[in-house]
Amino acid sequence: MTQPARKFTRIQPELRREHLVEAALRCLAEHGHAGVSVRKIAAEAGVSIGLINHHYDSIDQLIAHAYETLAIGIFNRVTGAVDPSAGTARDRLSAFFRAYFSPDVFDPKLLGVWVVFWSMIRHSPAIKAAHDRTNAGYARVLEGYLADLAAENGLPPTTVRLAAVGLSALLDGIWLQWCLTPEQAFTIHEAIALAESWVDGVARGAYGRLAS
Amino acid sequence: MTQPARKFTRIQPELRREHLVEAALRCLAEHGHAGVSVRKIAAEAGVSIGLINHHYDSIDQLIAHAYETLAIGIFNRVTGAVDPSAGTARDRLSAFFRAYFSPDVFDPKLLGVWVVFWSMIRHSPAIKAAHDRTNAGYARVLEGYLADLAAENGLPPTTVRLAAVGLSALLDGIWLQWCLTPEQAFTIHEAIALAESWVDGVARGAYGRLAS
DNA sequence: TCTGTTGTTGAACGTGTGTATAGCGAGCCA
DNA sequence: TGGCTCGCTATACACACGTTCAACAACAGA
Repeated sequence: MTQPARKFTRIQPELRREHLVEAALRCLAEHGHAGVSVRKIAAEAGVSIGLINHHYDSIDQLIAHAYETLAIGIFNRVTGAVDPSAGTARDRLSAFFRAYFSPDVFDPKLLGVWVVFWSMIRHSPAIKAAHDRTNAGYARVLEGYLADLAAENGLPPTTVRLAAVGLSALLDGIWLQWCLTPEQAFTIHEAIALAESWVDGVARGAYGRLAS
Repeated sequence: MTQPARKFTRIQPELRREHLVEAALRCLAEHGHAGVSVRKIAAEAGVSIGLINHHYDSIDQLIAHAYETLAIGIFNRVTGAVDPSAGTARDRLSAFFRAYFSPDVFDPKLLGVWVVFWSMIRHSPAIKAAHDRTNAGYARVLEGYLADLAAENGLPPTTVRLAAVGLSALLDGIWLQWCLTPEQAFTIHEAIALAESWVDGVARGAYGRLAS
C-alpha cells in the first residue's frame, strides 16, 4: 500500500532562493566553471530545471546572488571576529589575521568558486557591483585599523589609504598562492607571520615614502 | 577575370601552432571563458574548425600551450629587464619592480586570460604543470634577490624562502586588485612605492620573526 | 470539501559545443 | 609536367546548454 508519493513540496520563494544559492555554491566548488549550469544546479538542489528560471530571470542572476551571499558571509565572519573596542589597534589587526587565515577562508575549493565570479565581473553588472561593495568593505575596515595604529604610534596618517591597499593586496596574494598550490610551500602559521611582519614594517616606519 | 582563389595556404606545423596560440590568446582576452571555443579560435585564426584538432589532441592542450607561451613570455620579459651582475641587490629588486609594474603586465585584459587558466588548473595536468613551473621560476628569482639583499645587509638568511613568498604574494595581490578594479584607487607609481616599502621593511628588520 | 493561487514540473526548441572523418588541394620533388 | 604527401577543409554527429511554456498539484482559505 504505497502512499501517493508527493511529487514536490512548496516552500516560500525566499527560502527556495536560499536553497538554490547553496546548491549553486556546491556546484561551483565541485565543478568550477562547468558548475554554472541550470541542469547541474537544479539536480544538486533536487528540483526541476525550470524552477531556476522561475525564481531568477537568468542563471547569471542566481550566480550573482550566490556571490553576494558567500562574499558577505565571509566578510561578516572575518570582521565579526574582531572586537572593535577592545585592545590596541595592533591587537585588532592580529585578531583580523587570525580570522582571515582560518580554514574557512583558506580553502582551495573556494578559489574555484571565486575564479568563476571573477570571470563574470566583466559581463555581469550585478556581480561587478557585489564585488565592488565587498571590496570597499575590506578597504574601510583595514583603513580603520591602520588609522588607529597610526594614531597610537604617531605615524603620519596620510599613508593610511595606500597602506590599506598594500595590506589588502598582501592578504589576497597569500590567499591566492595558498589556493593555487595545495601542496603548500608555507604553513598557515607562516602566512600569519608574513602579515604580522608587514605590520612590523609599518610600525618601524618602512612605509614613510607612501606619504610623499 | 578573377583569379582561381587559393582556398588555403600550407605552413609548417610549428608555425601554425604559434598562430593558433596567438589567436587563442586574443579570444581569451576578448571573450574570457567563452573564448575557449574551437570555433571562435579557428575563426580568429582564419582557419577551419578541424585544424585545431589536427594540431592538438584536444582544445585543452591548445589552451595549455597558450598559457605556457604567455607565462614564459612575461617571465622572460620581466626577469630579462634585470641585469643580474650590475648594482646592488636593492637595485636589482627596483629594476624588477619597474619591469613588473609595466603596462604589459598591468593590463586588465590579462586577468581575463589568467582567470581562465586558473579555472583549468584543477582539471588539466598540462596547465597545472605550466603554472607550477613558472611559479617556481618567480620564487627562484625573488629568493635570489632577497638572499643577496640579506648577504649585503647582514640579515639572517633563514628568512629568505618565506620572505620571497611574501613579496611574491604582495606583487600578485597588487596585480589582482589593479586588474579587477580598472577604475583604480591607486596609481602605478603608488604600486611601486608599496613594493619598495616592503623591501624597506625587510631592510629595517621587520621580518626577523620569520626566522623563528 | 471545494476552489483559487501559485510554486513547481518537464518536455520542447534553438543554439553552441568538441570531436571524428572523408575528401580536397597546395606545394614539393622527381 | 606529373604524382604524391599531408596540411587543411567542411560536413556530420551526439551531446549539453539556457530559456520558454502549458499543464500539474500542493496548500491555504473559505
